[in-house]
Amino acid sequence: MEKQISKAVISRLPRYYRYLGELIEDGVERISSNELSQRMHVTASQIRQDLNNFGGFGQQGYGYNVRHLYTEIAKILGIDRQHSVIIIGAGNLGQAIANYANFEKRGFVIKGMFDINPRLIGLVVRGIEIRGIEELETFIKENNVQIAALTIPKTKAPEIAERVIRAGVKGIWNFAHVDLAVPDDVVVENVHLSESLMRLCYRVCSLQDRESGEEKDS
Amino acid sequence: MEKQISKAVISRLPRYYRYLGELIEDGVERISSNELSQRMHVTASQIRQDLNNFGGFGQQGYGYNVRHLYTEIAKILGIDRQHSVIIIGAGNLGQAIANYANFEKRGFVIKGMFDINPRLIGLVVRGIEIRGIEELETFIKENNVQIAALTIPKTKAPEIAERVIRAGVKGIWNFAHVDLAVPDDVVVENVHLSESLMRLCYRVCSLQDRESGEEKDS
DNA sequence: TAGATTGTTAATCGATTAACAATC
DNA sequence: TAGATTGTTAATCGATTAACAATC
Repeated sequence: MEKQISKAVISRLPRYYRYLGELIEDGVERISSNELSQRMHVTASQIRQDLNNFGGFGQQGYGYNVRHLYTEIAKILGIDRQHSVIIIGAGNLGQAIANYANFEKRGFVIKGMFDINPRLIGLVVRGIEIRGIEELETFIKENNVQIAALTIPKTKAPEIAERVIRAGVKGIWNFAHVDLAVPDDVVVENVHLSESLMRLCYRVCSLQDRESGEEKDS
Repeated sequence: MEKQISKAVISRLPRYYRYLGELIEDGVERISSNELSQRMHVTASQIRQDLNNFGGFGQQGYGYNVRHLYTEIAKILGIDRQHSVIIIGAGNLGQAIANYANFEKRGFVIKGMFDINPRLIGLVVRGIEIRGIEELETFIKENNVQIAALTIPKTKAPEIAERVIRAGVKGIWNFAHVDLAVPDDVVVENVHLSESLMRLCYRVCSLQDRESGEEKDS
């Protein structure tokens, strides 16, 4: 009966991981929550609270060993293991993901790409062949694929999601602008770019409104 | 002295907007917070609270007029106006964004693309010419560019961010895996894909751990 | 008018921050 | 040992949910 870790904590872990990776590159061996908090612009309290959800990685009077904390967070996130990934939709976005080398470093192995466009099928991107969508189920089973990135139009996404789930995929990285309904033993992580751009737009606009408002006031 | 709208509320608005757009397509004229809450899997209370941050868009006993609410949210988000956007980095990710037609529908006009790769310069993507990075400042000023998408490596991002900000850009859509430091009158919206994938990984892994744990228990 | 549903206040819940005893 | 810094409890803050009077 482990206590449930809050979503807010999880979403901060990759950022800690990134900063720790940079510290390792800089040759830093140990760091206190206070020093890290200043670099990351968060409170030291939050860092300690977050990390203590998973156990005591630090040492009183010393701080945290950077390299140790780095590997521990990797374990927590599950990126110490290998994960088989496929990309469905071999357009620009799919190819952008395929080309992103760092994913492999984090244990994500892109096993295959799929598309319905006959002109793309057979092409090889970064050593990965683009296959026809009809091979999907067989490929997932044969390669024990756990994660599928969906870089396809929203009209196609629900049907494809159902197919990959039935074939055994447990995680869907969804770039389509639609909310997918999935069973309890499957997770969806959405990347809704248009929503992200709208949020940016709101903040840009409210900033400008505020400034022009202040001018009027003075 | 307007009350500050919380970030959580803002981040939900684009999703409301998406659902309302779909309701319009389906020809739905009015909707109650209760009905919408069921479709969106949120509480009706939250919908009403969120919307009331911006004013009373509904009517007791009736609900909300879908089309009216849709246009009101567009106004709040600022997507009723036009915004000039440039994309810096014309690789797959930059091209994926340039090719995404829906952005234009929301008032985002992609004015230009930039890259340092001489083989890309001069190419035309979706009617947009790829220019050399040396034209950046002049182009931003001449076209009154407000938003810049950074689809470039993290090593280049801070320097480019500084340049676009100095030239007058007010919003940065940052796809580089680095945190940008910007002045108070500039906003950054981060899209850190690798962090998103790690979050997915965590959830896939913890799901599997839980299941194998349960097996042991029984 | 009666029924429906909002707008809004109050209650609850969860997340963040502060504080400090424990301990390296 | 003294100083530093964690791990953890308590206090605060903010966000979500529940409830209901107002009103269409």
